[in-house]
Amino acid sequence: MLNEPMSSLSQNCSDCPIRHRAVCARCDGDELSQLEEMKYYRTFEPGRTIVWSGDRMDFVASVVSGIATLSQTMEDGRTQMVGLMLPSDFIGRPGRTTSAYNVVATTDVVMCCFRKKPFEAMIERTPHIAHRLLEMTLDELDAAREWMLVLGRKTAREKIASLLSIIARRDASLQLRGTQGPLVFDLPLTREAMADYLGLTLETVSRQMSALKRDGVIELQGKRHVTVPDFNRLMEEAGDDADGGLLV
Amino acid sequence: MLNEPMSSLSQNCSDCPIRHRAVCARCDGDELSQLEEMKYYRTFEPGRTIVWSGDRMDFVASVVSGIATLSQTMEDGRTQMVGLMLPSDFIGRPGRTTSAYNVVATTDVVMCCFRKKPFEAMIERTPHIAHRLLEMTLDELDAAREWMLVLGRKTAREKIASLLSIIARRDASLQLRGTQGPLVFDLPLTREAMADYLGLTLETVSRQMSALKRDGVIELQGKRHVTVPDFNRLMEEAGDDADGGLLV
DNA sequence: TAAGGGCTTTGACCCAGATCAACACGCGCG
DNA sequence: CGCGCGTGTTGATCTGGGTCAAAGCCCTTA
Repeated sequence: MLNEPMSSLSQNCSDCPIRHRAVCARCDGDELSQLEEMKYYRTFEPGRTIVWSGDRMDFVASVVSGIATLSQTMEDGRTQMVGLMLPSDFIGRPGRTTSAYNVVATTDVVMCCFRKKPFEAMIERTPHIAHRLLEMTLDELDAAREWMLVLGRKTAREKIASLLSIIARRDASLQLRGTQGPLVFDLPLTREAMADYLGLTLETVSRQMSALKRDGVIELQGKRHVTVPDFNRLMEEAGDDADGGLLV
Repeated sequence: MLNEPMSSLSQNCSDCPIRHRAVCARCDGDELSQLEEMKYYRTFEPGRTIVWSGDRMDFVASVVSGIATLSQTMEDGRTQMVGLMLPSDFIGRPGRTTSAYNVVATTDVVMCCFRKKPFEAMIERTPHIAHRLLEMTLDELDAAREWMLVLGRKTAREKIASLLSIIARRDASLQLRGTQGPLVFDLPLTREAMADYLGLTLETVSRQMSALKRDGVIELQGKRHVTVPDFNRLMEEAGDDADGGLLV
């Protein structure tokens, strides 16, 4: 089942759905065909670990579809999620041979992997790839720092609202809609994964989800399907002012 | 007092104490003299704000000496420190015109500022600067993610021990010593600044410092001067295994 | 020498969120 | 159909760290 070739994956880079946002955003036809030669696709099922922390990584990769998480674990099992990797996000660090994090698929995930050596060589001779990578890394750094505020200073309710607004905003942008009107999306994370992201226990996550539902901030159909009737209300609950975080 | 020219600052780049670790690490003589033309020095006293979040920034900069902090604040005043900027660290983001953070000097700070426009142009034509910047940004991203674990999952005692071990390790590396023998250093942060970094209150910081002292993990001469008799013990208290974090 | 102002410590009490425990809801499977 | 299991909810209780309050310790200034 794993690594099964898929017809939709045998496409070339120029048809790639994430091409304009990924590390290859500014590559021309010649550069894309160089990339074709070092790339291969891999697919993962929900729950499957893509890389273990400390493992040797002989590739770097872009998420094509689905969601993966980065997490760190202490010896006693406490774990903290440190990144949510969405389509077009880049995984792996040029110049480092082992992974510093566990990378886990939370949904079905398709990754476009590049063999590391040739990819690093290509970075050297193609400045705009290094530029794009810098740009993406700076965005991730900003996201990580914003998350530090969430982890260090927000209440449980604010943390939940922050996570929901991140996911809602992403879905809204994929649907090319504005922030007016109700947003509807499926949570790609279990309560436990949400807890690991937010530095909470899964019980607290569950309680706060119920509280937000009771207070009309969100509606739930089943466990995972969420409706946000008023996005600005959700942002207020998150402790951000209503337009915060949109300066991306 | 501010921006007073200092004799030690009129030196050229090749004498710069942070040159081999900074963004210009791989610049040759010609490139350095290009940088000379777009640079100027600024100095700040402890407590002075270097840039306010949201301010226009027409420069990027390297910390030459001293320590600055990056922090974010919520409307109600809760603040979270998101970065500790040490000598050679880079401040500012190419391609963005306003600062996303408050930057504050916690000690006397000397910064080497580069006018933004020419610096960005130089990045474009000098690939290895973009490379170095990418390398440094990736290091900061790793540090931010490690800090997410501290904020999300560690106890107050572990948080304090984590912060002390970071500062101790940095000082040890500046002193070019190993991890054996007692480490001695001065805390560059007030209890309040430590609290803002750790997502705690200053009272809790104070209590845990006292507890670590009572338990012999650290010794205190005055409020700020710290002796760590056994670095591995401190690392254990931080919840890291004894060699963790040294894979930099 | 005293007075004042940062910074820090310590104590008493409280509460948000953790912990422990029971149960509910689907859903695949024998 | 009933069983088991993964996932999620809810309740009862506990506790680490927050909050509020009072002093202590320097250091500067007069």
